[in-house]
Order: sequence, then structure tokens, then C-alpha cells
Amino acid sequence: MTVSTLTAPESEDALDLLETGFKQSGMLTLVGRCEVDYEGRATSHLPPGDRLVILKSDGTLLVHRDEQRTPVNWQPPGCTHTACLDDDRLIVESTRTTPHEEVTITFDTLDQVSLVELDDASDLSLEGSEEDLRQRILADPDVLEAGFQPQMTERETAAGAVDIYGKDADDTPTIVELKRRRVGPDAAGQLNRYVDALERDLSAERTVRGILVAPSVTQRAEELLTTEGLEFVSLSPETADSAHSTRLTDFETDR
Amino acid sequence: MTVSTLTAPESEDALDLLETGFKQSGMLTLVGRCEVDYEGRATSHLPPGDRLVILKSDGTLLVHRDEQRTPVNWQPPGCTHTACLDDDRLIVESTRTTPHEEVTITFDTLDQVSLVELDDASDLSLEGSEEDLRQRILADPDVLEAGFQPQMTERETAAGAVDIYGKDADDTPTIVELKRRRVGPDAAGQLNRYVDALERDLSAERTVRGILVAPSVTQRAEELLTTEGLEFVSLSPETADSAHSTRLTDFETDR
DNA sequence: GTCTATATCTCGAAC
DNA sequence: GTTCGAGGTATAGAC
Repeated sequence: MTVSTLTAPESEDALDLLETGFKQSGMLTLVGRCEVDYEGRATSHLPPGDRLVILKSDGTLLVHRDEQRTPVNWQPPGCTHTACLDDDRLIVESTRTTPHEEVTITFDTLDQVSLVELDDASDLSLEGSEEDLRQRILADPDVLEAGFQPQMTERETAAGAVDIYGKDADDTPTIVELKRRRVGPDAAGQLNRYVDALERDLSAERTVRGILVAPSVTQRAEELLTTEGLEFVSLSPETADSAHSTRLTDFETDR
Repeated sequence: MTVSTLTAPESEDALDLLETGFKQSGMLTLVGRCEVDYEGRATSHLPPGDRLVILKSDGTLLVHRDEQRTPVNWQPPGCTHTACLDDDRLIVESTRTTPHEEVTITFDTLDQVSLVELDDASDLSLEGSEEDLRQRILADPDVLEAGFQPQMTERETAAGAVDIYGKDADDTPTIVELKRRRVGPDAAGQLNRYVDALERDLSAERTVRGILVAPSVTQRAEELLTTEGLEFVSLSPETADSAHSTRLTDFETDR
């Protein structure tokens, strides 16, 4: 790895390093007092202040303040970065098309500019995703409900693809919607759309069961499930926890 | 603004600067070869590679690769950062509670460590949000539909708060759901939940109209609107376009 | 390219 | 604290 750093550089020297970085496809970081203008999907203006600006080799731009996880301004990968001088002030621009978006950063002062080459061939491995929850149910369908038989994942309906489609112990068509964390009304509405669509698709008076699988539900989501005749089963992506399932209509008798 | 930078430092010197930064509540940046472990809402492991690590004074942690807009690992504001040495390797930890989450970064090599104080009192101003679309309709309800009368924003129903509630020219209760950009099935489902809930709330055979306002809709969302008896009106947050087209004649007669 | 849904989403506001 | 919905969401997968 190589690091080239300028401390409190003149604009001209900063520009040189930036243009070197654009050619070498390295990552550039700038610290200084700047103002930021954005125009594209929306429009924004950020008055002068101290920020950390990051220009990645893939065309990503990040402008970070000393607070928040989210950058105050940014540009997604694929953008074209350019830099120039205007009356001795360094100006960095990032543009893209489809949609047209443009971020302009005007520096009053520069405290540090660095060019870094980052070698990174590793991939992140992550556990606890919705996919893990799917695998858990497919590996042992009984954790969902005794006698459940998965038949398809991503089964298409007029309203979209269903996470798991199968039949219950009574051979009733069953739609399973998976969420890795506690769910609100949106997930209940999503499942409801799938059930409605599949009942139309099957064009029969046959009932389709809809089961929402998540660690837990909010009160309002639970009400929605009840009024729509949908069900809930508590399951987490982690295999550690055991399945504790409850049908909403049976709440009172269960407890 | 003050910047203190160490280039290819020994672990001990890096640790000193980190602890200075933790006390001063400045922003710390580290560049080096490291591996990252995360445990909390999910679990992840990132094998060794070169990355840029940012520790903000508000407790935010960011681990950035040379690609992507999203950090490969992170911690939200409010976390506690600590650093220590293990067999001459620098280890940075970030923890929080509720929920318990922990990120551990183990550095093989350090190429640069910086401590920066960022003064930034400015606020971002942004135009083109859903709020702008709301203001546009409230300022001139006719852009939605001739005779529409807004009565409440954020009107509560059993399914949640409605963006704009009002009456149309025939005094029919009308729910307006606003989106600043092209919408998919989720927005149609959201509007549908509100309409269903309000019809139950009013407990009458009275029909409630539901109008989705957005620049455009996807095909599937349009189908959903149709089957649910909902409507769509094309409007954007920007006042420039349509105020121009729709109201120009009125403006002229007004003046 | 568009569409659809997930995400350790983040963030703010309301209760 | 939880809940809910917006976001210039970003990102991946499918078509």
C-alpha cells in the first residue's frame, strides 16, 4: 500500500495530487473547510464548514461531517470526478448521468489531502440475514408448523415473488413471508398483497393461508394480520432460539 | 482546525493519538490492513484487507473499502470507542447497548492515523422532498383535482397517519398519499391500508377515495391501484414544471 | 436499462 | 423507550 499525504497544501499542489489519484485509480481523502452543492434527484446546499471528503476509485463520493453515520452529501459508484482551481480555490466536481446528478465542492481551506492505494480482495461474510431464516425453514419445515411442505421459493404471483410457497398438513396452499427482524404494518400489507393475488391466480374459492415469519410484530401489524385473516409465527434467523409459534387467533387460549 | 497525522506509525504511537482523540472528541481516521468482526443485530467477519476507518466524535464508526457508497462495517452514533494493543497489534473496539452491538478491528499494519477537529455549524438545506410536494398541494389544491379541499395533514387512522385528508368537490372523504419519486407496490399497499382503515373508522357504507400522488407509478403498482379502486395523480415536488403548465392561465387572469 | 424487495438500512418525529 | 414512515435511501437479483 502507498500513502501520499499533503498537510495544509496550496491549492495547486492539492490539485496535482488529485489528478494523480484520478489517473492511478486510488482513494483520495480531503479535509478542509468547504461548501457543497448538489443537484439531481433533489437539490441541496450546504454552507461552509469543516468536512472529510472521500473520493473512491469506483466513482463514489462521500462528504462526512463530524456527526452521523450517513454522509451529508454523496454520489454513488460510477460517477466521474474532476477537480480544478477557481480563483485559487480548489473545486471538486462529481457527475453522473441517468439520472443526471452533480455534486460541487468548493474548498475555502485545505488541511489535508491524501492519496491511498487500498488492496482488498476479501469478501464480507454475514450471518443472520433473511436468507438464513429461509434456509432454516427449508432445512426443517416443522419449525414453522408441523406438516408444512415447502414447494417453491420466489414463487411468482401477480403481486410479486413469494418468499416460500408450500402446502400445510391439510394440503392448503400456504404463503410464507420472511423478515429477519421485528415487523410493522408494511410487512403485513406485503403478505396481504401476495395472498390476495394468489387467490385470484388460483381463481378458486379455495382459501390461501398467509404466514408472516419474524422474531416479533408490532401491535398495529398484529391488528392488520388479524383483520386480514393472516397468521404469525415467531422465528429468528439464528438457529439457537427454538421455534415458538403462535397463531394470532389462538393467543388467548394459548396464554 | 487542527490536524495531527502519523505516517506508518508504530502501534504504540497510534494508540497514543487515538486516546488523545477520544479525550478531545475529535474525528480519527486510520488507514491500514485490518480485519473486522461484528456482532449484534447480525454477525459478520471481514478477512484482512486495506481499509479506511473513521471514528467520529459522536460515537459513529465507519469502515470503508475502496468500493461502494455503503461502509462494509459500521456502528451508529452513540457508541463507545476504545483502543488497545494485543501483541503489538492495534485493536479498535466500538460497542453499544440496546441493542448490544460490537465491532472489533484488528490492524496488521498501519499506514496513516490522523486526528482532526472539525468545526461545522451549518445545516443542509434540501429541496425536492415529500414535504415540498405537500406544501405545493396545500398552497393550491386544484393541482391535485378541481375542487379538492384539504382538511388535515397527518390525520390519524387505525392504520397510521394519512399524508393529506380532505373532501373532493362532491364532499367525498379523500385520502392523499404523497411520494416524491416513482412508486412501486409498497406505496399502493400503504394507501390501501389507510383507505380500508378509514372506511372502518367512519363505519359507514360511505366510500373513501384514495389518491396516490407521485411523479409516476410502476406497472404492477398501477394494477394494484386499479384492483383496489384507488387513483393516481402525477405530480412532482418541484413547483417549476407544473405550476407553469397548470396554473399559468389563472396567474394571468389573476394579475 | 426497469422493477422488486432487503438492509446490522439510517434518521427524525410522535406517542 | 417503541413505532412508524421517509430517504437524493443503497444494493442485489431478476427480467
